[in-house]
Amino acid sequence: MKNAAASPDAPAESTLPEDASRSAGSAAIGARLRRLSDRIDRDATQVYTTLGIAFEQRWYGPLTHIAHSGPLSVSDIANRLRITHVSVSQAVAALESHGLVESAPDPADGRRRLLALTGAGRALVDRLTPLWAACNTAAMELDHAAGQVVEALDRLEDQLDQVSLFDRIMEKVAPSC
Amino acid sequence: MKNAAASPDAPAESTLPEDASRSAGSAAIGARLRRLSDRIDRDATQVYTTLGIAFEQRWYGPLTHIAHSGPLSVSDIANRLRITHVSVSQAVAALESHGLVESAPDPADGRRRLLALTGAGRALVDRLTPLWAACNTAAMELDHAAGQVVEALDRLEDQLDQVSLFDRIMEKVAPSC
DNA sequence: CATTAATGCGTAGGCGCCTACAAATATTCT
DNA sequence: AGAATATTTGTAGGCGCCTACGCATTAATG
Repeated sequence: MKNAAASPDAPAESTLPEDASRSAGSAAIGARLRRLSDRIDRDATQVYTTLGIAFEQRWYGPLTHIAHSGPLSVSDIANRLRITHVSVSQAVAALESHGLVESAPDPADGRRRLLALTGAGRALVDRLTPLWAACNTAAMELDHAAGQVVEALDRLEDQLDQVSLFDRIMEKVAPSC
Repeated sequence: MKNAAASPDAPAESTLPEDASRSAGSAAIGARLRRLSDRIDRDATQVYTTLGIAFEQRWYGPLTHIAHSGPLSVSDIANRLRITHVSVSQAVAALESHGLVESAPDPADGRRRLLALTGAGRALVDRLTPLWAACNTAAMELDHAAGQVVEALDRLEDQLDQVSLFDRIMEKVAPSC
């Protein structure tokens, strides 16, 4: 799977200021986070395709929230997941077109669309719940084996909430430019 | 910047099996890594736009490698960065169209294109080198403040190289399906 | 050598997320 | 009430990466 993972292919041709794929540079750290997230998303997707289940990774957040927290609007879900309403809107459109979710205008607020599971949606959630549990267990064991990566991500997020990377960089670059 | 970061908006309506934006679930961990990488990429991009420099984040890897390791082919760079040749090809096409890089067919192998900096490319690299240093310093200080996140990512990557997340999940799900 | 395989590269299109913008409905303020 | 403002949702298009595929060139076979 994937392009490399553990290819025995050491660069080491010249004295680069960094190891390219493994360094703490700001460009590199972003790229590493992205690679890792792609890798995880891809493996999760592969689980569904291997089991022959028509399910997309990005449906998980909206679908589980609708399943657990009754009718929700697009922006409700977006706030809970901390992603934009646009992403939710698109995921929900897919869920609706697959007959897993249906919507009705909120009687109390004509702008809102209240989303709820259909019978098929409920059935799919029930069917996938044990699989999701397996995924979560595997992920938590992986996290433990890797030494609490998630906690490290929490700390990183907290740090960035306090002072953004932009501010951190501009502080250092201000004198020279 | 961004959609949320630290919005005072606690879900907590029902007993969800997870905190949605902060959990170790496999779907969630992928999403969190992605959010974080987006956030970092975005801040880095904003640095360039704020300073009025025409530079895109994805150029960094190819450009610095070409700058430091003489003429390289597309796949050389891809191997070093551990991304696909397609990404490199696209980035390099942009670099060429901006006059920062030029290519010549490899005399020893007609399939390969050897990429080198133009004068403008060299000038840009020289101009951006102190900025990149600032970025790297900021990133390393951030990493330190957050308690060695990069080391945690290293460990995560190592664990995944040993046993993929796919295998970890399928192990757990095999009995029930 | 003449095939067959392998390699290097590029194009098309997808993924999950994003910003920018526009339309509809609610709310707030004279 | 009427106008200005805020909120909810959707569409268009971008970002950085990816897979699938086709084409050209080189290397490995019988």
